[in-house]
Amino acid sequence: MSVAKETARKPDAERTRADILSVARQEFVEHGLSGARVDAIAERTRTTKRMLYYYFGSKEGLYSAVLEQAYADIRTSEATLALEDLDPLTALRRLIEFTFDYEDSHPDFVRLIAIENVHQAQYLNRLPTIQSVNANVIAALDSILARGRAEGVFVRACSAVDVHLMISGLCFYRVSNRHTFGAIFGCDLSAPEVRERHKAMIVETVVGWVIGSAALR
Amino acid sequence: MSVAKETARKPDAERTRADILSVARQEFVEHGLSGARVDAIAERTRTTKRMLYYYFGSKEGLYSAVLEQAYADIRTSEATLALEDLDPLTALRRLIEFTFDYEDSHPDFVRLIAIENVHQAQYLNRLPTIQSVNANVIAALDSILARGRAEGVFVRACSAVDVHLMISGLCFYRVSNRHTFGAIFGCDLSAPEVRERHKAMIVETVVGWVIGSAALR
DNA sequence: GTCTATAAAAGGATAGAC
DNA sequence: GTCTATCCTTTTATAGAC
Repeated sequence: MSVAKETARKPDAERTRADILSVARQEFVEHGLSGARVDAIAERTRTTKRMLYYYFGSKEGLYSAVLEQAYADIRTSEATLALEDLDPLTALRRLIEFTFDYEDSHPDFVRLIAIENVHQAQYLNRLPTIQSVNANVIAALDSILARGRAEGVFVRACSAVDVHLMISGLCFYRVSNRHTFGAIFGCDLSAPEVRERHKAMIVETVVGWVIGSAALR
Repeated sequence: MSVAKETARKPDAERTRADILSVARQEFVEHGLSGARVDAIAERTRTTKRMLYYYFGSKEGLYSAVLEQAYADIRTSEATLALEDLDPLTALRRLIEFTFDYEDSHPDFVRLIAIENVHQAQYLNRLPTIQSVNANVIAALDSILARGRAEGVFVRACSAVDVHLMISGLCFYRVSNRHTFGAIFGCDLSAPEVRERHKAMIVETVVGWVIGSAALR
């Protein structure tokens, strides 16, 4: 019986932590760092405010943990891509589609990054592991571009970081700014039919640029 | 003497309002809506906190006024473009360059829009004039696209709103997300040489897509 | 590890004189 | 229209029992 108790209790610490993180993420995403209320977070967890401070030290500590996990999550997803096995053009398309789908289906992630930018990335900059996290994306993209150029499929001379900037910009903006864009132009960027059209549009735009058709120059 | 006093005093109300708005804009941009402090704003104006409430009613009222003026400012700038006098290709290029330059040189505007999106555009939606403001951009772009297609310069079938989305996405993101992007990839998106390269890149990307070279299909 | 109660400070808003 | 002083609520954070 005591064994059952032990095994039942052990993972509780980790589960409590995960529970707090999940609720905190919602609150931060909805109200921003300053707008988020510690009491509101505590109320919606299984535990109390005291525990929240016990685990994370401060509101900022909790926010940083949320931020760190958000990046860990996207890294995990990206790891499932097997781009090396594909020809360059298909690999590029797949990478763009992945970015589009991930940001479209994780608006919370997008909003969190937007919030962190309001704070000039000061919390992200204090996370020690953050640079290595996203090095993989650039390395993968760099490899695709190199192979594509070697095969003569891609003509454009461009850096992986610049291509990534374009992909991110196009995919991120329509999620991050859908509220003001919708308010101003009276359209709903989250509608399914719009999503598919934009997905195709973004893929074609970026691929077209990287290919660098002679007709454009 | 009383006349001098009168004439010196008359514009003060307007100047005080403008002074408060300017300081408030800085504070909101720097700390977000919830993070901004009314006391901090009042301290940096020529006047007092009481006046701030006298003119704008509440913190939210002040924020809304800041938002409204930001859109009024960009509308004023856009009005100086004479796109109708140019051939479609040149007009499109000029519109893209304008958007790029405006957002690059007005990071405060970009951050304010990002903040408003965190709040799901709820304050923007309450501004009655906001829809008409940006109708002009779409109308101008629509005209360019129609003329381009009539002349056979543009082949791509696409809506003005979609093209605007692409332009905005590319121009906005590199300003709004420069902090997290820089933190993750160790680069400075605000550097002058990077700016010029990206400007050319964005123009060519969008123009290339709108032209819709047969080689891509 | 967890709960109740509370300290300590900040911040939005206003009263009331001039 | 403008200033000083201040109210009152909210909010972060912690003390101390169990």
